[in-house]
Amino acid sequence: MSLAQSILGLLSYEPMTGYDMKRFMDNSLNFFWTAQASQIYRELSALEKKGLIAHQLETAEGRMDRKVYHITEKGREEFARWLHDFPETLTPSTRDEFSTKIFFGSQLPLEEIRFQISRYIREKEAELKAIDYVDYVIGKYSQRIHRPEEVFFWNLLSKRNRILAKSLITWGQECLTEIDQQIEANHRDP
Amino acid sequence: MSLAQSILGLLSYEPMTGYDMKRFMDNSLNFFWTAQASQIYRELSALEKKGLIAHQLETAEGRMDRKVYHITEKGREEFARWLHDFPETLTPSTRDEFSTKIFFGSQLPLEEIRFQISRYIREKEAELKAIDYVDYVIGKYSQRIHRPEEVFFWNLLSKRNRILAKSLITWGQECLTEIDQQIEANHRDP
DNA sequence: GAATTCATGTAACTTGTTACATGATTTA
DNA sequence: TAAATCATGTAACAAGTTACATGAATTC
Repeated sequence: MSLAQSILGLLSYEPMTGYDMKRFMDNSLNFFWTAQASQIYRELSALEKKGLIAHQLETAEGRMDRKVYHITEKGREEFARWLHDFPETLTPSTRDEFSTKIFFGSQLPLEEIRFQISRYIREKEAELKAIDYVDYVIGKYSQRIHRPEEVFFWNLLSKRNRILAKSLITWGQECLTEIDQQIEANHRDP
Repeated sequence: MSLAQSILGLLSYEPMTGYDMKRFMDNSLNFFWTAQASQIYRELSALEKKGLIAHQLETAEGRMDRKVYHITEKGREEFARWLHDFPETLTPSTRDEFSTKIFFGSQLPLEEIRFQISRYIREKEAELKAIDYVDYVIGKYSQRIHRPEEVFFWNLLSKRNRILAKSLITWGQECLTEIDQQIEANHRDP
């Protein structure tokens, strides 16, 4: 129960459509919250039923109808309540298929693992570039349309994503070194 | 669909009960895969129905009956298939309530966020100690009962957890510094 | 003319969480 | 004697994924 809260949070900035939310999440919130479009629409219906949000139909010539959602007073209260209530354990539970496979790596050829870890490094490098781009967009445009307090926290999270990606690249490189040593050792002593 | 695979993986080491699996996951796999006991038992039934695992009832005087599960040939094949098939995107989707709350931090008092981030740092420090302990256990006992190839990969993941925890501590401390500057600035210029 | 973006959603299914229940043995 | 550990599960619910459907407008 937290996609609901993310939606309320986005609507606390400004009214938007489900589609807008999906895009917003995909290139910012995305780093720590993901949702399928279908899930968003379902949640929007649920939130509207509870009276936490409402929508206005926007019809324009030569365009599809858009349901522009906005947050209600009740919604703001609910969001504030949730926001103030931090969980006891701040580390979320993880489900990481990649790491699980590495965990059972002894049942795979070392070369295969080497290959997957180098893929992992490349993925993290791409992530760094994506973070650069988000920062660029925030710095260039959002400063004008968003309040500096918001930008302050977005930057903190941006730093977090950056440090995590960098650390994982370093880790991956260390893994490659160790794996290469292992492969060499296997060659000498089969 | 991956708790099923983690269970098969654990059973590829040795036969065990659902209870054993829960404990094993809680202090190793736990860092990248979590499961409730109830979920494990449900999955065990499902896997048995599919013929991927089977169990033997172990009755002992003065103890409860244990269902000792073991993997079948079919189960081994299924596990190997899954293990070789890495996902295209290696980064799992995240659901991080803490980060989401920081994202909307502009709607909270800075002092509250400061407090939560220091809690976060303490949590990560505790995590580091937990990793130390796992390493100690692996180094002291598991070398004898587990094959060195397995220990090799467990150590790689241990390094990963360690570097992540350390990075997040560093990040948290940087946040505190910036927040303190912000608080001070607000004092000067209210 | 084909692919992509905008925009909405339903249905079926799979996973994950929470609460509850039971009962023996072992340790503090 | 109370709490913790061992050991198993069921039921109800909440959340997430996948596949499918529709259709207009825009860009290549």
